[in-house]
Amino acid sequence: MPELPEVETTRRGIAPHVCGQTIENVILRTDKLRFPIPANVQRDLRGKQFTEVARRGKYLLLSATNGTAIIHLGMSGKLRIVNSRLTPIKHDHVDIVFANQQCLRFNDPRRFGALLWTTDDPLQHSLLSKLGPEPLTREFNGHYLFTKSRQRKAPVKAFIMDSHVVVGVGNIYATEALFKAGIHPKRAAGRISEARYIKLTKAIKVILRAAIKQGGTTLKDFLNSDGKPGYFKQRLNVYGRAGEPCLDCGTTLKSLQLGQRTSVYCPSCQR
DNA sequence: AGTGCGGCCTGTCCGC
DNA sequence: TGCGGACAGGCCGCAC
Repeated sequence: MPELPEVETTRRGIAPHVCGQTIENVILRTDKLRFPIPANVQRDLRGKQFTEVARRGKYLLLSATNGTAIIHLGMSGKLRIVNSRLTPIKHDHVDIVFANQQCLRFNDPRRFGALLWTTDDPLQHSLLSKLGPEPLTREFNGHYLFTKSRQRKAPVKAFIMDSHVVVGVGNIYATEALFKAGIHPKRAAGRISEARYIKLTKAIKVILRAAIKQGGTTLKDFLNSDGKPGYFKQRLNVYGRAGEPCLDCGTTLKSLQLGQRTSVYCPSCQR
């Protein structure tokens, strides 16, 4: 489940291998991802080079001279650098083949991912233009969340998972950050003090940074073909631990449903 | 405008 | 052992 740290790890992993390589071909084995893959990606990318791999939220932006490929990994998407002659396995939907015979291979079993193509400024694309700030910038701070949340009745967990509020905070990190900040996931966003939002934004940053650092240790895996991600093994305090004791106080962790999301929390530490 | 939910998918796990 | 069903999850798009 790629969250922001995995997307950032992917970005760092693929960038050196795709930038400056001439694109020989684009192979689409299916176009049925979250959105249909536009057919003109093939024609437009052939013969071009990517100059940069950037990230906005969980979107990867692969810029060529004539446009930008926008990739989202969805739930189960993976990008790997493999030799283009390596036989594709199940759910290898797209290859971007380079002249040096390496290729960027997109595998996505659940097909919640996306590959789009725009010739305009990608940040103006309708999927990206209304996104909230990046969580690891100074712009994202307690004051921002406090101001933004006034009058909001939605649970704070839904609020911080809303990409129009802040990008890149998925279920795992929202769950962990709320635990670290001692805030109950169901508390109305508009009824949380600025002091607590300061604590929460700090928790989000600490957790995301730690996860990115962990991802960074296994970038070499991007050249392997065995599909083992290997990163992202940091200790989770609450996520997936419902029914087990809180590591801080020993109280049995509970879980509740918010929207379609499972939230695990400590009923004693989180208020 | 804010809120909440349906739907897209398939692999994994559980119970019968 | 085989099978059905529940579940997981990001996020768009719609309805209220």
